[in-house]
Amino acid sequence: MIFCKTTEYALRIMSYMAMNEKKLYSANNIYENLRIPFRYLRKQLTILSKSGLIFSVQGKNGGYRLSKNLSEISLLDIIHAAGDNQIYNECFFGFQSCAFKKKCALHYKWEVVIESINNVLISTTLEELKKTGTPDCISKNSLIFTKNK
Amino acid sequence: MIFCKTTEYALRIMSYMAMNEKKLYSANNIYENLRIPFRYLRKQLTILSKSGLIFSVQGKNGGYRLSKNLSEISLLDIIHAAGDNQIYNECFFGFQSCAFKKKCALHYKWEVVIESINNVLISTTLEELKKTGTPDCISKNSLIFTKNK
DNA sequence: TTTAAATAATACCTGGAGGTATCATTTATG
DNA sequence: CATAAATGATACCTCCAGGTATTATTTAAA
Ligand code: SF4
Ligand code: SF4
Repeated sequence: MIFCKTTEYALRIMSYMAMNEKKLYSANNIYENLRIPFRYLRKQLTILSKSGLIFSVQGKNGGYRLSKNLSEISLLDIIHAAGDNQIYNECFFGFQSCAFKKKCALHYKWEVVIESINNVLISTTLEELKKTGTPDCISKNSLIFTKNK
Repeated sequence: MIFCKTTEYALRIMSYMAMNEKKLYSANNIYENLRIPFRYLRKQLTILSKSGLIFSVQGKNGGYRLSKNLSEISLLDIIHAAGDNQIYNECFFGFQSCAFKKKCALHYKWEVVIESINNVLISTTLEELKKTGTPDCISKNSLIFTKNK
C-alpha cells in the first residue's frame, strides 16, 4: 500500500478539505465523512495544524481550514506534514547508497519507478484534485468502514 | 522504502544465492556476506525453505540451495515466499475499491505507477540479476552494517 | 456569566514486525 | 560411535505505529 495509514489519513483529510478552501471543517464533520477513528483523527488534525498546512480555530464553532492556496499544497507537502519522513530511496534492496560503479540489473529499472512516484507526489497539488472532485469519492468510499465513535 | 525489512532481506538473500545456483550456501556464509542479523536470518531461511523457492540440507556441511531455475524465480515470487502478502492496491488513498464511475485526478496517474511496480516485480527474474552481478554489490554494501553475531 | 461546543495536551493501551535465546534434530567425518 | 557442524522448532523480548482515554483550554452564544 506504499503509504502508512497515518499518511493515508492525512492525504484523505487534506483532499477532503480541498473541496472548499474557505470552509472551516470541524473534526466532527471530517469524521462523519471520512470515518477515520475519531480520537486519532483529532490527534492528526493538531499535528497537521502545527505543520502549517492548515490552521485551527478554537472554541465553539471552531475547526480547521487550509492555510495556503490549493495550488501551493502538493501531495508531498501533505506527506511531510503528516510526519512521514520516509525518503523514497532509490536502491531496490534498501541499501543506503551504492558504492559501486557497476550497477545491478534493477538499479535503473527501479530508479524509473521511484522517479515516477516522486513525480506524482511533487507535481500533483490539491488544485488538481479539486477539479475532479475526489473528496466526494472519498467520503462515500469511507462509509464502507463503519465504526462507532 | 516500499518493502518491509523482512522482504528486503529475502530479496537480498535470493539475489545473493543466485550467484551460483548449484552451490549450497550455509547460513553462516550468507551472514558473512549480507550481515543480516544472524538468528533472524536463520529464521527467514527456514521460512524460505518452506515456501519451496529454496531447499535445505541438514546436518554437517548442510545449507540452502535454489530449487528452481533462475529464470523461474521472479522478484514477486520472492516477495510472496517471504510471507509478504501485501497487494499493490491501485487506490492512491488506500481504499479497497472505488465504487464510483467518476475517478479522481490521481486514479489513472497512480495506476501507471502501480503497474510499473508490478511490472518490474513480475518480469524481473533472478536470471536477469545474475547477469549484472548484483550479489557482489549486495555483499560489499552490507559490510556497512557491521554487526556482531 | 454560564453553558456547550469546539480544539489542545498528555498519558496510556495493544498488536505485530523485527530481533533473541534455547534447545532439539540431522548428518558428515574421524 | 562420538563429535562437531549444520538446520529446525519454539518461546520469548522490545519497540513503535495506530488507537484510546482523560482532562484542560478556548470561545460563541443563550
Ligand atoms: S546497483 Fe542495485 S544493489 Fe546497488 S544501489 Fe543500485 S539498486 Fe541497489
Ligand atoms: S478514483 Fe481516486 S479515490 Fe477513488 S479509487 Fe480511484 S484513486 Fe482511489
